[in-house]
Amino acid sequence: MLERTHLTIIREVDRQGSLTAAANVLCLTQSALSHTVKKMEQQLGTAVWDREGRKLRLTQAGQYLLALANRVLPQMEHAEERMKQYAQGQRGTLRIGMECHPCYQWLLKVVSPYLARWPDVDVDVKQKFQFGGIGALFGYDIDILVTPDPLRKPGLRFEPVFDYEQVLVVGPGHRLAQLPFIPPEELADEVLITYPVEIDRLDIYNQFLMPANVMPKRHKVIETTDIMLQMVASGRGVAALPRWLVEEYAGKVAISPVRLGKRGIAKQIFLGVRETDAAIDYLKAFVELARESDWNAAQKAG
Amino acid sequence: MLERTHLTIIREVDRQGSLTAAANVLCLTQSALSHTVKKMEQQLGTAVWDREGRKLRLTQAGQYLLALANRVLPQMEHAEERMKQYAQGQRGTLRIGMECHPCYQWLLKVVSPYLARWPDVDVDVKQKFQFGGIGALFGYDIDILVTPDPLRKPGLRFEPVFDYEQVLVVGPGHRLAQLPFIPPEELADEVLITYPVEIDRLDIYNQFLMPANVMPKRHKVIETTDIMLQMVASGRGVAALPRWLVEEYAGKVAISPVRLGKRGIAKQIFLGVRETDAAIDYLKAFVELARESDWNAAQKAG
DNA sequence: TTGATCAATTAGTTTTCTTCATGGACTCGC
DNA sequence: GCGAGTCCATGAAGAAAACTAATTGATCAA
Repeated sequence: MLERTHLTIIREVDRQGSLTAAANVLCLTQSALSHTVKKMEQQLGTAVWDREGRKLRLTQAGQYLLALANRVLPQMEHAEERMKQYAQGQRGTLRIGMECHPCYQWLLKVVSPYLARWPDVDVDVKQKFQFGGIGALFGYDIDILVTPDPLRKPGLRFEPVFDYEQVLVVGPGHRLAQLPFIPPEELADEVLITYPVEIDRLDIYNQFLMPANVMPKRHKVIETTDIMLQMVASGRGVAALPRWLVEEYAGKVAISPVRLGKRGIAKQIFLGVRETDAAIDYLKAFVELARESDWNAAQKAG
Repeated sequence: MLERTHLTIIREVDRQGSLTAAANVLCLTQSALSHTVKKMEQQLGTAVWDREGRKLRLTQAGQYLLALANRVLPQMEHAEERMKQYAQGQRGTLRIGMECHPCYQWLLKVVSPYLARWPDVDVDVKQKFQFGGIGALFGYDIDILVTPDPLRKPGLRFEPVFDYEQVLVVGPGHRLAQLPFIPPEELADEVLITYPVEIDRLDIYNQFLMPANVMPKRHKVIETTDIMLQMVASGRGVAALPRWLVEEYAGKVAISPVRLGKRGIAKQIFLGVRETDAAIDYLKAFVELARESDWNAAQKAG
């Protein structure tokens, strides 16, 4: 039988590079590991490692098992965490996945009232996914996905929770600041600052520049919103961000929003959950809170 | 530590309804199970079952573990299968998932040359998915998905392998049989026969009838292609199927194809694989075989 | 060549698992 | 309401497994 221990060993040997090192990490003697490994390979009928000199290299079978370990062990580890939480009377951990940078700013505002209302639920936010947000949902790495790209697929349920307008942010006294809206061509002479994301996932490209066949003069990439806005404020370039986010920062940094195109770029944030989980109370509560939050309502009114 | 055994036990107790019955299935004594269960609950710190009288009912924690078991154990079992296959020098099993009825007919034609060319690979076809085809791909229940609905998502790769035209099938001497093409309104007086699938996944509805706001006189649902075509041949109704499929049956059953709308309904079949797997030789070979098969080429030429 | 490092092996010990035997608790039918 | 039949829990003892210590042989780098 393929046991959890076996997968743990395979993963740890891969991480550490040697049996001995793995044994130390796993709090076992090298001998114990060697025995277990031998027995495992006997039972499976296949070698898991090729012994080349004293180096170990995974066989094809071993690689398969490593992949299995990397997707199954995290689930078991998370299950153990949950059991501990159950034991303490806690409800669980809400694992939220984020697929868009500005979503993060929005999320912060929803999370704090949620934490207050659900003291026995922890919140964990993840932003990197091997197989994308959808994959993370299907793979039980997260419980809720915050994304601008929903997906009608069996097994998943997406719900819009927040509407906003994507606008151009410009510095003080910028030549575009006074316009009622900006036509795409105007950006041909500008330096565009964006988050480090593939171009075809940036709305300003695929909904604004690309259709008009315009490219900005230069394209800079910056990780954090704060730095990005300071760059904009200091006249180093322009950026595209949600209007509410710009308005929020407008007090602290000298920036102003301008509509992109005559009609503006309308966006929505969606929450996605697994259908199986849709009934879980603390999960449902999060979606509802997100949808009905006062802040959100005020946003729509304003 | 949460072990594989524990998950197996939880799953089996759930299946059998009692510890004793589960013990028999698992080739253990009732006592052994009872001990293991007790220890497990001690280690986890939570009860997994509520004891109501002598009945067991899963606690919330237990339900969580059962869900975990149901998604993790199949993967481990499949891994063991693969190890056996590796041991025998076999390559592996290609698990193909099907999301559309006529895809199945197409698949049959690709599978047989594939089996001949890859004697050390088994093929397994699945058609029911708890979380849809995409979920099955992400969840490692299948390795290849055959579908008319591709999906650009990180972690997955879709490739078109086959173009065809969806046509209306009518019986001999049917009033519509001689038309060069059929306008949607003509179907208002017809009985439409389809596979048992949600309406919004039927092309004839969402690409043909719905846009014209037409509904058929009646809608019958039939599982199998053969029976469906016999119904059509005997004048009980009309159906929408791939042209190549109709032409293939035309020798055996008295039916004929008619174009749907002036331009016809163009369809494609896609193969989807996990990006991680895209390099696996026998998997890649299947995609290539599917794409380049003589039959497919002949189809395009004709 | 030498010292260091790593995996494999043997033998002995410790821990874990399983069974057997038994008792209490619940259910069903009479 | 009483007994037969089930079902789960438990304690003790034996069987099986996993682990350790010590050692060996191989490989690698200086």
